Amino acid sequence: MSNHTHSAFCCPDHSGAQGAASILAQAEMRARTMGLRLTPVRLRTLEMLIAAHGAMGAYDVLEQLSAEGYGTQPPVAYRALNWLVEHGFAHRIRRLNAFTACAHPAQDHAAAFLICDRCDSVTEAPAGAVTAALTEAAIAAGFALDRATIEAVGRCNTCAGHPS
Amino acid sequence: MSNHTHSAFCCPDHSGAQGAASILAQAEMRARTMGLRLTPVRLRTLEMLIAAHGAMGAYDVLEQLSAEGYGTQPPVAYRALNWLVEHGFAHRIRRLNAFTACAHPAQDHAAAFLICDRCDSVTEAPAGAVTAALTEAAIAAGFALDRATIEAVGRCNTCAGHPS
DNA sequence: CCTTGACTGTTATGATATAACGTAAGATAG
DNA sequence: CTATCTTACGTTATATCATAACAGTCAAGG
Ligand SMILES: [Zn+2]
Ligand SMILES: [Zn+2]
Ligand SMILES: [Zn+2]
Ligand SMILES: [Zn+2]
Repeated sequence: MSNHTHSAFCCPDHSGAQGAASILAQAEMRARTMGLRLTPVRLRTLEMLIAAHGAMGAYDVLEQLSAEGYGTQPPVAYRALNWLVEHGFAHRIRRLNAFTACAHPAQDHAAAFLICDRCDSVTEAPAGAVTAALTEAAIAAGFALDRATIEAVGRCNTCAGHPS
Repeated sequence: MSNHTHSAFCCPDHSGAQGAASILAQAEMRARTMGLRLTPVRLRTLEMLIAAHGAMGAYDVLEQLSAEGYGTQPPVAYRALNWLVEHGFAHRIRRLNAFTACAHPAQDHAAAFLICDRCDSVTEAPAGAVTAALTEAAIAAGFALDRATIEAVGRCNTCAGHPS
């Protein structure tokens, strides 16, 4: 999974050391202010996700963690990843069975994900309006919405116009 | 998966023999007019999904198919299910790793799914407005949207107000 | 007839995810 | 400072979900 390489331009969110550092800084700040324990495994996992561009499968994460001396078994990766997702540092991309760093860990936000079907890049887009519309639809159906998964598939800016 | 039983009121879409028969009729009509081959395995699979209320996992489907004398191996179920999804007779619910019959197979439509986190019921809701908002967000990000997965998690009408 | 393509079935394997349990490190209370 | 409680980490083992690859069937069309 996510064994592709794509242009940095695919991922405005994570582009450049500066973007990555900024995301990481926001995340660490948030962990501190909220009293969340961003332990070494969790931190390394988050760093990996940020560096990855696009999404990483749990077993990709595990492989790296294992190579760095952490645990070698799936629960190690899944625990770190699930914790990051639960606390808003990462998102799960269900279509790809993968995970991606949150691009805006400082703020609470509803996110939609734009998944390129050519290069597998994943972009986090603000989804306030989308969520509002979904809430409407839910209310109309007598459904009390708690949270939602919104994943779009199509062509990213970079891949648009290419064949296949 | 989907080894629960829930009230018929959970599923307005599929409720009663009449709703189910109607969905099936619409589907058969559509298959005929579009020249799609709704073969026995596919038909049985669709009937099962319609009867199931909520979503069925591929292996649930396989078990039933197998019991009815069809193939006994996973590809049998996955092929039927994927075909139904590709041709608009069913939808895949990624959050549940499961499949559900389309409630409106007669028309092309963008759908959102309302998944109850208490009873696992799945309701198909019209998602025109949601998709419009998502398209907006995609355009703003320079992304050419092809299709989307929209899944909401919360409490269905029937389960609302219950504890746990 | 005989090819062609769509469909069904099989075996085998790959990929994703969690249950259950023991140990260690941190926080809290006495 | 220690006993205790809790959280986190690591392991083994297993469950669950999904596909690759190939063989047999059958109907349509030359
Ligand atoms: Zn985010
Ligand atoms: Zn792309
Ligand atoms: Zn539908
Ligand atoms: Zn419910």
